[in-house]
Parts: sequence; C-alpha cells; structure tokens
Amino acid sequence: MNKPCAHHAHPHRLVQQSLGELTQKLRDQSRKITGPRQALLDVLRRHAHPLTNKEIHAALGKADCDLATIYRNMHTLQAMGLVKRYDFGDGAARFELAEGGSDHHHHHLVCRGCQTIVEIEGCFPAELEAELARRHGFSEVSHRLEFFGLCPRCRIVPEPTP
Amino acid sequence: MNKPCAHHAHPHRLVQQSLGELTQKLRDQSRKITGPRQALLDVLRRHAHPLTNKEIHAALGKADCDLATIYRNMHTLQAMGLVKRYDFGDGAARFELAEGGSDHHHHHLVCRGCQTIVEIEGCFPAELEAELARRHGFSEVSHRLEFFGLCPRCRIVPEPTP
DNA sequence: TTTAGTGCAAAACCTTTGCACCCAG
DNA sequence: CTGGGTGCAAAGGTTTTGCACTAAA
Repeated sequence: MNKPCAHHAHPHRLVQQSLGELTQKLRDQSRKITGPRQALLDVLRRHAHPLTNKEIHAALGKADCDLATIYRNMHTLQAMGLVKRYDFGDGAARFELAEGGSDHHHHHLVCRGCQTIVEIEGCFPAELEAELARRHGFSEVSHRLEFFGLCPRCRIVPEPTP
Repeated sequence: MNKPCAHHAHPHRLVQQSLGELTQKLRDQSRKITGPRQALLDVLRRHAHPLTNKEIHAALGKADCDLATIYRNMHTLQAMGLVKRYDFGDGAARFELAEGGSDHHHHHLVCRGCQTIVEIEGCFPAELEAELARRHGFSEVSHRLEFFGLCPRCRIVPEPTP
C-alpha cells in the first residue's frame, strides 16, 4: 500500500484475460463454475470499460440470467478480487475485470455530456495517501478517484436546441 | 481550474458562516426565505461533516419538514453553490455547506469500521488534472476523490464477537 | 449427496415527481 | 396577487433478500 500504484505498460488495458484463466481462478477458490457465471465473466472480458449490472444484463443476450444473480455474482467476484467496483456518482455501481494484481486499480475520465469513459492509467500519488494515513492514524487506506469533464465532441454543443 | 485548490488556513474548516450570511445569499439570488430552508441551512451550519438527507431530516427535530423538501432544497442549494455534494459510495448522497469560493472543495477520509469522517484539507494535485484534460482533449475537468480506511479505534478490533 | 448458486417475487432504500395548497415577496 | 416552495402520496430506479428449486462438485 505504500508503494505507488503499478502503471501498466498497456495504455488501454487490453490485457485480455482468457475465459479459461478466469474460470481457473474460480476453481482455485472452490467456487462453482456455472453458466451464468461464465457468461458474466465473458461479458466483462469483452468490454474495456466498467458496466452497470443492467448493462451486463443487457449484454448477456442469449445467455440471459436473472438480474439478482448478477448482483450476487458481482459481490462474490468483488470479494474474490476478480472484479473491481467503480462509482461515477449516478446511483449505479459499475464493474470491471480486475486486471493485474489485486492491489491494482485505475481511474476514469467520464464525459458529462455523453458518458464516454476514458481509462486513466496514472494514479493518485501514493505518498500522499501514506502520509494521510500516518497523520490521522488510519490504516488500510485506499481511495476512490474519478474525473469528470466534457469530451472534445461535447464541449462544442452549448445548449440542447429548444 | 488550472490553479491548485486553495488550502484553507483553517485545519478543520470552522469557517462558520452565520445564518444571516447564508440567508443573504438566498436573497441575493432571489430565492424565498422559508422556514424549512432556514432550518436546513442551520443544521448544515452546525455540522462539520457532510450529512445525508435522512440525517439532516433527523437533525431538524422540532423544525421538522418533509423529506422531499430536503431533497428539493439540496438540489437548489447545490445549484446556487451554497452546498457541495459528496459521495462515499454507500448509495446515499451527502451534503456540506460550501465554505470559501465556489470552486473550492475538499476531500474526506472515511473509516470503514465506524463511518467516522475526517476532513482533508489537502487536494489532488491540479497539474495532474490539467495535464489529463489536455491529453484527452477534455475541458471543464473536475474530480471526485475520497479516502477510506480504518481509524485508530477500529483498526484493533479484528472480528465481531460471535 | 451436499450445498453453493439460481430464478422469481417481494421488499428495502434512496430519490424524484405530480398535484393541490400555502405563503414569502 | 403570483409564483416559488411545501406536504403528501405515489412512483421510479437500484440493490437486497426470502424461499423453493437446480445443478455443480
């Protein structure tokens, strides 16, 4: 936790864990390999940006499963460290495959206009975090950081035409 | 937005705007001075940490008003720049009086055990934000940053006694 | 066989909204 | 008097949960 967040060599995090690798991680922690679970992981695997549970549900298509199952699995997968949860402040949690070490995480730049998401490889300076922890006697300190702005396409449009 | 966030001289943000000052700001933007509104502002004024609408509602006591009124007022006050909204990732928005300039904001260190909140005066390095904006062609870039950890009292307790 | 996982339905939350009424300006 | 603000009730959206049933190990 004291060391800086690892910066990936991959600018757009196309690390691409295979479904097999993910399935193995399930096995390793003795969780069952079920249809819905495989389908969920496969959806996450093909998306470069965090998805809401509703979006995941929609992306399942033929492999449809219950929304509650998705919610429950996201909890499980998060606890297992396979998935990371992000929060863009619009009442819906978003999930993304956790690439790299379990301590790795990254941040996002979200367009306030069109919701476009840019993955940010850089991270909040870890020394500041460590100093913060020390100063207030906190341990196990982590952070949540997201950026918001207007993307090139949205910055022009001033108002919705009335 | 390019300049670093102002650091306050007040470590614990005891700037203490008077109810009169706040009321004046309402008048300045020609909004009505109503009972509920005064009461809400007074509650926020006496609390050093962000509150959920439910907490505000509870803190109103005798000056009770409808929850919907609180929600509506928080929207209004936020739009007026009197109040800032914070998000700790537990599905409930939190509000705090906006002290200082309208561009000023700060961050929090939240205990995962007891929900204790520590106000952080430091801020995310603005140069990084500016560079980020430039690199991706975004404008109007802001950020949301909160810290989570275990406070001194909670770090000891390992498990709830079964 | 055993028990984690699933589907379905209901409920729990937080938040927003429609509508009639009230009151600050 | 007029329009913003309020109360009340209902609805919307996300997330959780109880329970019976299914299927992975």
